[in-house]
Amino acid sequence: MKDFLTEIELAGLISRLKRLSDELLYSTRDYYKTVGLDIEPNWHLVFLLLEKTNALTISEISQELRMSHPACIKIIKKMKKHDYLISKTDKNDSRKRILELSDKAKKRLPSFHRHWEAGIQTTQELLQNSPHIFEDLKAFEKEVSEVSYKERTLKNLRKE
Amino acid sequence: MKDFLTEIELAGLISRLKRLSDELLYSTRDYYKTVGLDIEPNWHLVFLLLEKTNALTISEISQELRMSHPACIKIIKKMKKHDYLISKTDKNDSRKRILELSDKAKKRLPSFHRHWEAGIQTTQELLQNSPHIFEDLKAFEKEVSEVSYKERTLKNLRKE
DNA sequence: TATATTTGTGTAACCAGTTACATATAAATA
DNA sequence: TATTTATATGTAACTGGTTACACAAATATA
Repeated sequence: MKDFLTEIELAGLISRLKRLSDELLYSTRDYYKTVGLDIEPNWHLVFLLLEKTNALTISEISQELRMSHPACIKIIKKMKKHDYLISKTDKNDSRKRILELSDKAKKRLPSFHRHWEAGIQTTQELLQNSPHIFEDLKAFEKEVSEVSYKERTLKNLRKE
Repeated sequence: MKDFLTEIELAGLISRLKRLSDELLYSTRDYYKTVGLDIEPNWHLVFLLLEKTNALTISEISQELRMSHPACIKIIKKMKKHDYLISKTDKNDSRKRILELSDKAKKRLPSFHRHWEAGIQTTQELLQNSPHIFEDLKAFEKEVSEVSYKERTLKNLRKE
């Protein structure tokens, strides 16, 4: 099957990464809708994080997930609106909002986990013929974190 | 360096893919801004496609890039606003908009190509320790295209 | 103690994609 | 030929991320 992004090789790789990750995101959302879960894909990690650590501030979540704090605020706002999170103000530092799982969240998490387990199996299936993806992705992430795409490209431009 | 998404292994892989592709996207935008190019990352593929084929309709672009047509319409609208594209209505089929590169685009493309070449070198650098990424990504894409994430996960849920 | 700096949260405006719906034209069919 | 179906484009409303800016509270420093 012809695919322009694959044809152009190196020039298309980053776009293919985006296309694939988008497709997986929308398919996950579709899945939740079909099985009747009123949660969104990007809530998953916040649930897992709070299950592990009980209480976190917005900044802490932002750091753990390596995501900007406005992105976290948006996610958390929705999760609160759906009564999955409770937020208190820290007694010692009134700037901080301490976030915890609500009773509703705790009650529903076992069900969510069954769906997430099925999703993990799916990921495993999808990667059956991609045996090096974990190492290769890790090396890729490492390179990007050491010197950004922008900095590298500025340097490469000057070399020409 | 600790990373929650890496720690949770299979459960975090898809999110890592998104995080990486987002980071590359924003860094590319930052690059364009820094070097003073008034183009956006997702215009790249449309430029390449039209350089190759001269004239295409919106549906054709949508099919070539495997992207929804509303997404293409948005990109093309902006490119037209910046005078990089000209659109005519097809004489034999008044529904179709035929898109071509403008003179401004043709004049600037050599410059754009120097930046894109530098970007390709960057991609190569970033992948220096990810020797299997092309095959593994291709296999991943193939699996997803054959049976979607959603379908697979529904099946896996029933199995449990 | 008064001032300057850092930190935590929040908002606004933007880019980037999707699905769902609408509409006009072309093509197929009764 | 009249009607149905398919195709091409367009819009609206949504999710999901970013950077840039604002402001209050905490901390460091003069």
